[in-house]
Amino acid sequence: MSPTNPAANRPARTNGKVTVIEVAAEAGVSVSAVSRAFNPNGSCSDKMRKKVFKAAEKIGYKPNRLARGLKSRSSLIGILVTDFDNPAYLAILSDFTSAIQKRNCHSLLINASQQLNIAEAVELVMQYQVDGLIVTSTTLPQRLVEACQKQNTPVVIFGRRSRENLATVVCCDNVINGRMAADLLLDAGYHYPAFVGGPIGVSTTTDRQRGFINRLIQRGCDHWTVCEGGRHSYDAGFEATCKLFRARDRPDAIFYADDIMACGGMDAIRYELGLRVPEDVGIIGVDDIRLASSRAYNLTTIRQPFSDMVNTTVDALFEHIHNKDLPPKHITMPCTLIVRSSTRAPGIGAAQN
Amino acid sequence: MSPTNPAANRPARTNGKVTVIEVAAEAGVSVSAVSRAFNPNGSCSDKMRKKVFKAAEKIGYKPNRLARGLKSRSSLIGILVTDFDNPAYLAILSDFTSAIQKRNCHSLLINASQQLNIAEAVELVMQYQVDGLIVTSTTLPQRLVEACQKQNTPVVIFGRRSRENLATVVCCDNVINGRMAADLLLDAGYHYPAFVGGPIGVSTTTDRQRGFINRLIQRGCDHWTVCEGGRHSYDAGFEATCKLFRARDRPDAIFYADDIMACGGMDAIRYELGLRVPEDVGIIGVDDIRLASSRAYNLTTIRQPFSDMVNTTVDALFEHIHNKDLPPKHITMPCTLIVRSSTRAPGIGAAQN
DNA sequence: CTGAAAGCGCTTACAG
DNA sequence: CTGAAAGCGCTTACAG
Repeated sequence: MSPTNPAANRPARTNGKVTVIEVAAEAGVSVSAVSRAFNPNGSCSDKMRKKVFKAAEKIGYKPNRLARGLKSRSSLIGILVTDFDNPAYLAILSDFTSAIQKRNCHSLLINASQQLNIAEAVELVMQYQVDGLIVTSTTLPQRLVEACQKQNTPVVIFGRRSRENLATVVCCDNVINGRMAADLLLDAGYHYPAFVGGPIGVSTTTDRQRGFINRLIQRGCDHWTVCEGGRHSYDAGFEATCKLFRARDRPDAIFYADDIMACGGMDAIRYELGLRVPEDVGIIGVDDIRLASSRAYNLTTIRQPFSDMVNTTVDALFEHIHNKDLPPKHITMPCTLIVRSSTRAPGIGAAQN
Repeated sequence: MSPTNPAANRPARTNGKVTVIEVAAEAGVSVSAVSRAFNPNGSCSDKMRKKVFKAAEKIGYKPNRLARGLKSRSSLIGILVTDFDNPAYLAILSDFTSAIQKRNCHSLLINASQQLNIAEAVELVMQYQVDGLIVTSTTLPQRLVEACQKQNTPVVIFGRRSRENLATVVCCDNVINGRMAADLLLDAGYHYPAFVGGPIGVSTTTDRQRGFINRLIQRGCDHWTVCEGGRHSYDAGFEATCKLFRARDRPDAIFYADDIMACGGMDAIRYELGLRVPEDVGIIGVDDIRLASSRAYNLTTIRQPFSDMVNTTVDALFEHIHNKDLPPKHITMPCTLIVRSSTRAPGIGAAQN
C-alpha cells in the first residue's frame, strides 16, 4: 500500500488491467525498460528483453495501441473509399489491408460515398492521428493535401492522377489505355466506335476518353460518339448502351470506362438489342476484373495491375512516413491488353473490310 | 512565460498543435469546460458551449480521438473479414462503414483471410481498444468471444450461426433456405438435384445442405448428389460443376451455396458442357448479389437481406456497447425466394412430368 | 454549471 | 544499456 510503489495500488484502481507498470513490477525492471523491450528499435539488451517478455507473457500483457499512439505513431493508416460500385474494389481492399497489416499497421476504412464529403472524411481520419492516408477512386483537392501535409501526414492517391501534382500518385496512363482501345477496335475492322464514360469529371474517364478519341481522329476515323454512364456500375453500362443505340448513328464498337460497365453494356447488346458480340458490336473494357474472364462475358479488356499498384502505393506511403522530406512523385504502372472474344480478331476483322 | 500559464509555453513545446489547453486559453475557461463542451452529455451551459466552440473554431482545434480513447471510448469498431471472394461483401462493407459512421464511430478493417489467423486478428483489434467487434463471414471460437467479453468488448457475429450460442448473432435460417431450394427444384420437375457447397465446415454451407437434402428425402427424392466447392468463388463453382458432370449420375438441377458459385456453375453448364439452363439443368443460388439479376445470368436465388442484416447487426452492437449487461441474442432474418430464369417455372415444370 | 487535479497507458529525452 | 520523470491530449471524479 505504500504510495511509492504504483504497482501495489494498481489492481484496486485499474480493474485488473495489465499495463507496463505491472509488467515492470513482475520483471523487476523499470517501466522505461518495458517500453523499450516492446519497441523494435529501443536500445535494450537481449537479456532484458527476454526478462520483460517472459513477465509480460506470464501476466498476459497486451500493449494499448491508443496510448502508444499518443506520443508515438498510431500505426493506423486511413483508407478513403468513395466508390463501392466497382467490384474491383473488393480485391483492392483485400490487398490494401493485407499489405498494411504486413507492416504491423492497421486500416481505418472511411466510406466517403454518401453522407460524408471528402473534406469531412479527411478531417475525421486526421482526428485518429493516422500515420498516412491512402485515397482511392477519387482525387484530393489541393487544400486537403496541404492540410494533411501540415499535420505531417503523408498522402498517396491510388488510381487517379492529380492535376495539381503535389501528392504522390500511383496510377496508370489512361491516355495510353484509350489509345490502345482505339487501335484495337480499328485494327479489328470496326468503323463506328463509341466511348461510354464513368463518373463525370474523374481523371480516369477523362483520360481514357481523350486518348481514345484523339487516336480515332488521328487514324482518320471521324464517326465516333460518346455517352456518359455517370457511375461505375452494371446498370450504368446497360443504360448508356441502350441510349447509344436509340440514336441515329449506331456504333459498331464500344469502349467502356471499366469492365463492370462493359458487362452491363454487353448484356444490353445481346439481350436487349438482340445483336451479336463481337460480330455486330465489339466491346472492350478496362480493369480485368474477375468477371471479365468469365465464360459468359469473356471480355476483351485493358488490365490494370491492381495488385502491383496496391503494393507500390503502400510502399510509397511508408517511404513518406519514414522520410517526411521525400518529395511527392508520380508513379505510372503499365497496363496490358487482354484480347478475349468480345472483339473480332484484329487480322480477321481487318481482312473482312 | 510564467510557468503557471501552460498555454503560454505551448507553441514552443508542441510544434503548433492546437489542443484543449489552447482552446481553454482562447475562450478564457478551464480545460475541463472545453472537454465537456465537446462531449454531447457533458454538463455544460449553452453559453459556455458557444464560447468554447467559437474559440475552437477560431484557432482551428480538432479533437484527438486517440487521446480521448485513452480514458473514454475509442469510437473504433473492429470489422473482421475472412472472405474477400464473395462479391456480396463489397456492398456489405460499404453498408457497415456507413452505418458505423452515422454513429460517429469508425471502422478498423481487419483482413483475416491470409497471414493472420482469427485469434491474432482479434488480439490486434483489442489492442486498439475497439468499442465493439463485428465478425463477418466466419464465426468466433468460444474462447475468443470470452476474451472479448473479459475486456468488456461486445461482439456480434454477422451471417453465421454460432453453435456455442454465447455471442449475439445476426443471420438467416439457412436450413429453411435449403428447404426452399429443394421445394422449388422438385416443384419445377427436376429429379436429380445436387448441392455444391462453399468452404468446408462453415455453418451457412452446412445448414443449407442439411435443409436441402433433408427436404429432398422427405419428399421422396433419393437421387441427390453433393459436391464441395471449397470457396465462395466463381472458379470454385465452375470446377465443382464440371466434377459433378464427370460422375456417372449427372444432376439435372443444382443448388449452390451462393450466387457467385452459381454463376461459375452456370457458365460451366452452358459453355463447358454445352447444356441449356434451365431446360437441361436448373440452377439456384443464395444471396441475390448484383450479378444475379444481370441479363447474362438472370439467376433464381434466395435473397439474403444484407442491407437490413447490416443495420440490425450495428444496432445490436451499439445496444451492447451502451448496455454491457444485455444478454447475447440470436436474430434471424427472413430470406426471399427470387425466381428468375435459371429454373423452370414451377407450374410448367411440374406439368411436364 | 464550472474549475483544479489526477489519471488513462504508453514513450522519450535526459542522466547515469 | 537502464531508470526516474515529464509528457502525449484528453476525461472524469471531486469540490464548490
